[in-house]
Amino acid sequence: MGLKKGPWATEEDQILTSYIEKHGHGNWRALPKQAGLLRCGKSCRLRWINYLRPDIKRGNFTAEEEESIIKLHEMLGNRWSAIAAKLPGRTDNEIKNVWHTHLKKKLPKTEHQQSSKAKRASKLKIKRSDSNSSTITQSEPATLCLRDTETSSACTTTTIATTTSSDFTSVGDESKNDKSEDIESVEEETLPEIDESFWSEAAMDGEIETPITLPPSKSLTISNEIMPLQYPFNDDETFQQSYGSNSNLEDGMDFWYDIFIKTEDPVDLPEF
DNA sequence: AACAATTTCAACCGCGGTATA
DNA sequence: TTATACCGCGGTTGAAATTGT
Repeated sequence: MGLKKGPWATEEDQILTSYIEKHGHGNWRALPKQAGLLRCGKSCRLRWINYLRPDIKRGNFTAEEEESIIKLHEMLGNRWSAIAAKLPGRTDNEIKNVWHTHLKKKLPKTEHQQSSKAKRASKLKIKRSDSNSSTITQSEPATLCLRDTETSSACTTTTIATTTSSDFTSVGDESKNDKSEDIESVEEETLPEIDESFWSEAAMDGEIETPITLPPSKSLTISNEIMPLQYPFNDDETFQQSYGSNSNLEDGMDFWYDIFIKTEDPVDLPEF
């Protein structure tokens, strides 16, 4: 109520800077009142972080910085704060703007689309065709269907023909180390080289399924503990199960996996 | 020179996660 | 255990600047 919005005046900048230099910014919400600013704490924080703090680097991005952003975006997706952490003096907001206004245009279309692979790969689904089993043994052929959970469009499909473990291991909320290995195996080893057709509209609409094969050394387990998360089931003809997991990988990278398994042969599901 | 269209980027908004009572 | 406050992040907005006609 009665708080100022919009661009900051030089006078406001001076008040904020001098207050933080003297007292720090322990509590952003209380800061504007104590400093005598008619701004909300959120606005003060943003102004300080994105413009006023002394370690901000000014000026255009260098070619090296731009190259770093492109590479980091390829790895991390739109995780601007994580990208900014690798570029001293640059803010997430600034990097986000540079990406949308300059860098995105520089990339060839296919490269740009593939740069969102990290985002797509972070959301997978396993679909299974029957409704009676939670344990899929190595003898049972199953299909791993990777889907973009935001658009519900199929990305790719893999037939799980061989595995060395008796169960498939999925991504549960427990056992982060095991989970990380599985996630990495899916991302780095099971995703095939992607050609143009992968990103075609037909593929996105689920009309094209690209078979890929899991390495024999990798396994997938469906944990009973996360079964309750699978309700409610979808109403469509194919029985679907969704497995969610938030996993901390290296450097605090977070991934969500929603996985569907579609089996070719009926398998037993436990009671929920 | 005047106007329209486009681009840029600082700031806002809403959401989710975490801390604290 | 629950409610509330706060913080930080990513998406979006819109005014200002730039470019095109």
